[in-house]
Amino acid sequence: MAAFTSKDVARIAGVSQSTVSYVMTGKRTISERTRQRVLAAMEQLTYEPHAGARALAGRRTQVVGLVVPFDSGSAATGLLPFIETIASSARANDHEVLLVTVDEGSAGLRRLAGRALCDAIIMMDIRERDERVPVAASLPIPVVLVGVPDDAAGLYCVDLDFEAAARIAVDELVDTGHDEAFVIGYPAAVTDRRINFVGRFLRSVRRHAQMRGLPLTVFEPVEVGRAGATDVVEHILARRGPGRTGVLVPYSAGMGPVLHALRAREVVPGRDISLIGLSTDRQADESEPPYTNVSEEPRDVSRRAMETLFWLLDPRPGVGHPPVDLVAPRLTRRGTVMPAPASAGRSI
Amino acid sequence: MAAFTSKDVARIAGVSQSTVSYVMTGKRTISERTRQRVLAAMEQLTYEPHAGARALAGRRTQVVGLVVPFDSGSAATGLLPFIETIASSARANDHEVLLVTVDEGSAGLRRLAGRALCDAIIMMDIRERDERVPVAASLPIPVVLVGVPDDAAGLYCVDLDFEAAARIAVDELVDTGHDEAFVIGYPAAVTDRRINFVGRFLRSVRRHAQMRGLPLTVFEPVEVGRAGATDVVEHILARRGPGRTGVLVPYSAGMGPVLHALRAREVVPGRDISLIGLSTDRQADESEPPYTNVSEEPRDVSRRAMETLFWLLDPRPGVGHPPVDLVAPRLTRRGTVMPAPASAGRSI
DNA sequence: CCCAGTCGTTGAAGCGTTTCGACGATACGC
DNA sequence: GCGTATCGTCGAAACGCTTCAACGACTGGG
Repeated sequence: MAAFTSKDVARIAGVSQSTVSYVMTGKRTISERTRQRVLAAMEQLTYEPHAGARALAGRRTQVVGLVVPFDSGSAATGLLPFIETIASSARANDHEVLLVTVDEGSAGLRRLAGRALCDAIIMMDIRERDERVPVAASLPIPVVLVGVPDDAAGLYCVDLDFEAAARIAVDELVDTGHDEAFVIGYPAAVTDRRINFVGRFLRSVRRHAQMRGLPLTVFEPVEVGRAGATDVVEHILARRGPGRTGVLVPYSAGMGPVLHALRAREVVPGRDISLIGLSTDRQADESEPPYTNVSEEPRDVSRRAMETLFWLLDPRPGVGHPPVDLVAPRLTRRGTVMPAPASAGRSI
Repeated sequence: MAAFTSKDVARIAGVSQSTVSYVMTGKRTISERTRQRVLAAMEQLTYEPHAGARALAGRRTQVVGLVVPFDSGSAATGLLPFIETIASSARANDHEVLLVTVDEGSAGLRRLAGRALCDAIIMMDIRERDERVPVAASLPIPVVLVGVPDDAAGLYCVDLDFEAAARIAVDELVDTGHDEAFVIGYPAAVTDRRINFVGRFLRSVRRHAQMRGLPLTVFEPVEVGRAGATDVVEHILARRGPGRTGVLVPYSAGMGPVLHALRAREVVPGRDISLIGLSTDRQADESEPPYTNVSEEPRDVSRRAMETLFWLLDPRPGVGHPPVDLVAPRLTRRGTVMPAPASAGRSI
């Protein structure tokens, strides 16, 4: 257990240290015979190369930096699938994951790059105008954004296609013959920070509702939790017209309180009112009752982000990557949207 | 941005490289005048020391390895507070956090230590008999366990005091005059893996209920989710006696479905039946309705684990640490336990 | 049969820190 | 005024790896 070096391996295998190195990296051809001898020696000593020495000599750390938001109670719930997918993708590519929190801001980025702690960075929780983005763009290592800022400064971005999500939700309501829709806006904690997707979703939902002739009201900001949800639900019930009303809840944390407020007033989703959430399928499915949702796809988004990242680290000629890579959401019906009245078919 | 070295700093400050190093580490006295010159030079170049070189020469990586469970859908929800607290504690002590997933098993541990990727390890998701524990104990770097295995092999452990949690819950039921209690056991996914705290909680709850003369039934394993919760709630309602019945739900994911199943049967917690959960205060508070809980304390547990870890890295003579450090849970009443009948005072 | 080209391997020079031993200078006790 | 500490600084030797230039041993073309 006394920490062997590649020199020890070399001695045991009866080769030079450089040969050991070439066996490990595969950067030069080595005869099969020698290779096996070296591998056997490594096995015998349970040799592990010293990461620091490697980083120093080879200018590769085999580490990816991951910048995650913690403070924001809002997005926090959905964070784990991202982290998990990124971690496993990193391991699959023989890389480690170094965790940095968003609240370190640009300083964290500079540290990661300056100290040569990692070869590339995945950054989450992007704001519309994010001071970190220009800093990230100026770093000597690749940075991939999970989110789309107003100005990406040439960086690659991956995210859910929130504009498509908005369209899909509006289409579903229009196609099932709804007369008006309400959107439960994001909590102040989120809108204040101008998280990038908020604007994308809300703008798109407004534009598309107008295009399809669906009267739309957006409540914003709305505090999650009992009181806020109750307030907004009461408002909606009071102000809605006599026709068919749809409600969009564009973040998972909001759905529970809304469902509860409706239940307390004996308004049944799917019968008296329609409800579409924006959340992972799992959350929609495990809710009581399950709700019709447009899917967030944290795993797909992270997977693609990592693909882009590894491609940047080792660009292969054939494949190219789009600078902004958007993952398409899907609608899954779980019965909280009132079906189209028998008389009217699908519109248009 | 062209990556400066300590040699550059030395040149600009007009001192030797070793002096720069001593300024950074403080391992030797340096005159204030020189110190300032060096700091100014570092500032001017926005110098950052190369982590790999540092690790190589100094045998300190300034990184802590964090082994977290992801696969287990069960514990996963409560994971973020742990990670968050550990990350911020690491930063406060000028360390980075390297993420490794539990499913890498012992291999992950060996890699962390063998490659000198970190100076110490925090390991979560400990099983009663955990193959990783002896491996961890044999590593040349300190390992702190979050959880208490049957045999800790001399390693330091930090965790919630689940035995106390069980006692507190039982006491509350007995003191409010309950005649019997049911425990919703853990899902098979958890019990199968023999997560360390399951046994500790269940054994303690049985022992203490017996000691205080409270008839107790444990359902186990119980699948979380609608069907499982509905089944078990029906069983309880069918089998309970005519007296006052209490139900213990020892993990947060189970509470939602149980509450729903009760609501569907118009059984009101705190009036018709009593309910105590084991969860963070936040979860108990944000539930609908909020429920009386015995608190899990992920932040306290992580904080203490990190204190122990840094103490192991840099033992100071005065302070000592207990090998098994248990955080005391607290009971918070939120109205889901029926109050003691007016006639009977607190028992005993 | 000779020369150019490959293939497999080596020795040595870094990579950017830390740290050890040494050394001049200043302070102190007597 | 002399030896002895203490203080502040320096030069050089690690630390364990990668990589470059070089070299002998083959191979094949002419």
